[in-house]
Amino acid sequence: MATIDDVARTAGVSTSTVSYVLSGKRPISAPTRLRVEKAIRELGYRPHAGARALASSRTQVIALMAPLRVDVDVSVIMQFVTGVVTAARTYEHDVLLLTQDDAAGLDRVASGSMVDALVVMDIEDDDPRVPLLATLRQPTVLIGLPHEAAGLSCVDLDFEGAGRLAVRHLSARGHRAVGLVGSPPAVLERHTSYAERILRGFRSEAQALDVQAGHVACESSPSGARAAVDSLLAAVPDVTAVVVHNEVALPFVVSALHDRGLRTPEDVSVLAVCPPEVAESQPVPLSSIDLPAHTIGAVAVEMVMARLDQDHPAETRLLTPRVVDRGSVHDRSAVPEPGVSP
Amino acid sequence: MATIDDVARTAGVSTSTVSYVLSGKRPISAPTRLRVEKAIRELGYRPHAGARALASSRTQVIALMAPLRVDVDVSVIMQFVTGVVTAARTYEHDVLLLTQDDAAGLDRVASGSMVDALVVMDIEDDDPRVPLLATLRQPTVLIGLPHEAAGLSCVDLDFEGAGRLAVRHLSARGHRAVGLVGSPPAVLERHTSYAERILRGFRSEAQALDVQAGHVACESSPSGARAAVDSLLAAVPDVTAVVVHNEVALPFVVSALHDRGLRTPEDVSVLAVCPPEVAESQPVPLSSIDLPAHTIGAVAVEMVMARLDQDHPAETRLLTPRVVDRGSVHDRSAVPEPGVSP
DNA sequence: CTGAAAGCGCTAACAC
DNA sequence: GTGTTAGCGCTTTCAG
Repeated sequence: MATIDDVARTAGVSTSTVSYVLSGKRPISAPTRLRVEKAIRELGYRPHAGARALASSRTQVIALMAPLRVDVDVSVIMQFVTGVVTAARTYEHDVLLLTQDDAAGLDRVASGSMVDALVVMDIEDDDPRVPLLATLRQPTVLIGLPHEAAGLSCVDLDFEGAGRLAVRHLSARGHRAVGLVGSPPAVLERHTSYAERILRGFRSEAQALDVQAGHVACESSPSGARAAVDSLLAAVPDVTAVVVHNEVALPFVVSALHDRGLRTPEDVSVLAVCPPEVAESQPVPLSSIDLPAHTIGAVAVEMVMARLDQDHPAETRLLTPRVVDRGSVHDRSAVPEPGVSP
Repeated sequence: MATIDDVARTAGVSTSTVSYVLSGKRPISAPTRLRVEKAIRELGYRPHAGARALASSRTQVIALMAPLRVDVDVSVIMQFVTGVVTAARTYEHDVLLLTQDDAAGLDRVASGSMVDALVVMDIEDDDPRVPLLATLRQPTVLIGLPHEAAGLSCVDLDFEGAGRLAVRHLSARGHRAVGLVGSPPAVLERHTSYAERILRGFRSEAQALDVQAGHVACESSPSGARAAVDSLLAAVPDVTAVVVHNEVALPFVVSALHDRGLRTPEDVSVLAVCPPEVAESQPVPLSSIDLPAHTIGAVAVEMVMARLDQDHPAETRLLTPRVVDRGSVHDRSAVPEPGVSP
């Protein structure tokens, strides 16, 4: 492998000159720049990442911890991941992927100076990784919202707002009894923040608008979906709309409703909370509150880069939810009294 | 951050001694080892990855290129990815994730000495990345089977064997007319090797066993699945079993069959080719030829590490396919003549 | 069993 | 606008 000295020699300049044409950190005359670039091309020169990291304290790598928990839809995780990777490349960074959910991995890559910054997914309300992250010298952004962010940046969809928006959207279309089919019990038990936040928003807005609201957890499986539907129908017999925040169970919830003789959207409306791709690719496309996973990943990178390059202060960014109509929410407001469907 | 010299100083030894207790590359007396370890603990010392890479030419990182192509089921990709990441940790390595499918990314991380080795997924028959990879000084293993491996290691499920096994399995159970619902046209068009290999095995075994065989490509969508089922039924009206090698379309193929009045498995048997998790989590579990994606990822890492540590020669490993019965293949061999179902 | 010291390849003062 | 050079923090001969 050619080194920077080889390049300098064949270009007839000093090593620093080569370094500076590479970094652009000082002006170089056109002729020398050209000679250097030619030498680089001829020798197929690539700076040695380790040497560069050692000298500059910059690795051009960020860590991404993407725990592949059961019950969390992998396609959603993948969206976050690609969002992060794509955005990172934009900032000349690569991504080191950690899939095991432990503080040790974060500590290893950060303390060992393998990365310039960290992005951590699937944050729980009281997440054991947060205190560690707060001690690192590299900036971190959390995807999710812990109870105590300890000075770290956070980014996520505003799930509480999404819960409210869902109820408001349905209420405005004449629905007076709505259900939320949510995350699996395991997700709730570990107090993953989004599950609790959407529920809070859902309930508070239902109360405010005097809408009857039921919530059921839902295992991410066909049988789990059937059970959830049954228990929701038992709890809220008059339910006319159901919000589903569970990508894996989503298709099964819809088919479970059908199996019980409830058509979508004539008998019961369905509003999903999921990435647009998921809502579109259902057997019948579903209206949804989009979870812009790819975007969130990209924003996480932007935030972390802003902290690195301009030591921008920490902040929390909650993306505003919006409803995308794909026809699975029925407008009942034309029907004055809940009556017999045609 | 504490450096190795800090550790040496507080332990009262030389830097090389610290280095050697860390690497274990030469014997250290118990007392000094203990003193050094204590110092390391007290200072919270972590070797600087860049410095180590510079001095040792080892980064303890491997690159994984996992192109997230449309039409390829993300959950399967994720299985490969976690297989690779988990196995890599076993060898004290981390994983740098590349998601964009280009030779440039591979060249960047390899020529820049960011990684010790590379694992490349989703190899096409005539893959443009292969010639580049062959020139790198880092060992590479391909997940998939290109036409010309150029001296690189390869690992994959034996898809040709899987195609044969599928036909043999169905034939042994009395099926004389079988279909293969395969990858999307786009996958076939880019000559992704597994799609062609399974088809070759499927056809050759059908011919050998005198079984009528039809093949249709299948877009990864509900409508694509319906279209594929229709065209298969048109081509092979008497079909009694269908092999599905398309994780995304799988549930829709099954429901399309049902919509056409064909029950599983009484009227038409279904044999999937997919990871066990996918086959199990269908609305009704499906018998399958397991695609051990996690294992393949892990084997890829083992192979690449063997080349690194023991410069083991390149080789190609094809994992033997096997059928896992989950009840979706009907045994017709008891029925002497194809007759009316009860 | 342990130490001294020469790099590894690059960046960034500091000179001119 | 360009060159010289002192590190960055580690590994690994070479000595003892």
